[in-house]
Amino acid sequence: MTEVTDRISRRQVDKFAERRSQLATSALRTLSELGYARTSLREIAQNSEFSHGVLHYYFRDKVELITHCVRQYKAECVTRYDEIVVTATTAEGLRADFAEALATTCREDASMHRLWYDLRNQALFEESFRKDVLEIDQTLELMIWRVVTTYADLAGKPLAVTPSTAYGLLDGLFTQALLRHLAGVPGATEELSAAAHQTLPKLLQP
Amino acid sequence: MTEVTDRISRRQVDKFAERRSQLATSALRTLSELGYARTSLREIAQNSEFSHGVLHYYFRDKVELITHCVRQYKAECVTRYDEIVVTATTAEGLRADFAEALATTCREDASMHRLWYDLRNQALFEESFRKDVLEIDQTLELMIWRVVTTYADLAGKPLAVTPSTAYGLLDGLFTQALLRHLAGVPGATEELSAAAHQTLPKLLQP
DNA sequence: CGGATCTCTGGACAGTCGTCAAGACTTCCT
DNA sequence: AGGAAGTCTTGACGACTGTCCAGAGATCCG
Repeated sequence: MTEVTDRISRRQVDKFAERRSQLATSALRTLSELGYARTSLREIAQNSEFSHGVLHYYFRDKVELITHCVRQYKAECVTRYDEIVVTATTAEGLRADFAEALATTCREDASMHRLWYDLRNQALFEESFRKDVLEIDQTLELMIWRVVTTYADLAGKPLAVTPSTAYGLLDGLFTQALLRHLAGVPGATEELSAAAHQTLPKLLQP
Repeated sequence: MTEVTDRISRRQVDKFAERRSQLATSALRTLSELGYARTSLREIAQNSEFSHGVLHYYFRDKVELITHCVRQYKAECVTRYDEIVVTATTAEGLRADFAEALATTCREDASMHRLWYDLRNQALFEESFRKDVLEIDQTLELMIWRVVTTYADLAGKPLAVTPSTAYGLLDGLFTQALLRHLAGVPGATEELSAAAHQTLPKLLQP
């Protein structure tokens, strides 16, 4: 008896979660295209296969929807450069691969990243976003830290910066390149690659 | 005849420009408090001593108002660290002063800076903001470059990074510290000071 | 003073927004 | 089959948005 209802309710819960995720994906697509300020629930619904009312069936309000989107987005980011870390055999190889991967991400995932920066900025104003944003930021910092520590190990030199400094520095390069790339400045992503390539060794002790 | 009308019209033009500036100041205060997404013209007017209709007497539309605000904001930024550059006599002194000034700015001008990052982010989505944002960004890059080149001169070593890399790196540290500071993370600005202090020498050739 | 020009107010407008609820449709179990 | 539960659509609501405009008030001139 309880087994059956459990199975049912679990299936329903799964379906519920699945649809939430599906709607969040539509929302992320819309948000990355329009930005937080110009994205409405009706617009999100129009970019999905449902009507606008359904959003309030799966999400309490707009904040919960956006929050769910942010959490879902996070899952994509975490492992972005892990393969590079795992397959790296030399410091020089890792350095080149990472620099190139940054540039590629900036080129091909520009819309998603401008959304991340947009939401991170909303957290500067709206308190309700801060917890999730800081959590993602921490995850990204750890992701960069995995790259940097592996690089240091392979180079056989100790690191000269803290995790947050390493992340802040590289994130600054990325932000700048993203702006220029989206503004149509030629060579923006190549310069990002070069700058990252140039910066990595500076994080090590001389 | 023409002299008189010229004088009059010039005075009117000055008065016109003065009121524009006054309204832009109110707008900047409101924007820095609420962020771009939540700032309306009525809210701006309410934070000034005029009614909402007057905004369309002095500005064609919302975009022109915001653009004017951004330009006006720029004037404040340009010379922010110039005094430090001028009065510096040793590399170590400049390094300490600049690191401390960054932290102070982050602490005391947090609202204005989150607005800058907000508007810079809007430029990632809205093409009409890009020209002004890129122009300001260039100005900030030059400001940082003045600091960094002076530091290199005083240290007697050549620089190892491009202007845009130097700006990107330091701006990244600042952005990160701003988020943590506004989120109430204790010691965020102190860590910014330490990180900048630690980073400056890495911009020089070994 | 009186008329012209500049400045400002306050209301109206057409849209859009987030939210909600009534009801139709679907799915599932007994 | 039939009812219960879950899912989705549609239309409505009040509030808010940017924009415009008629007209009041202020200022300046001859």
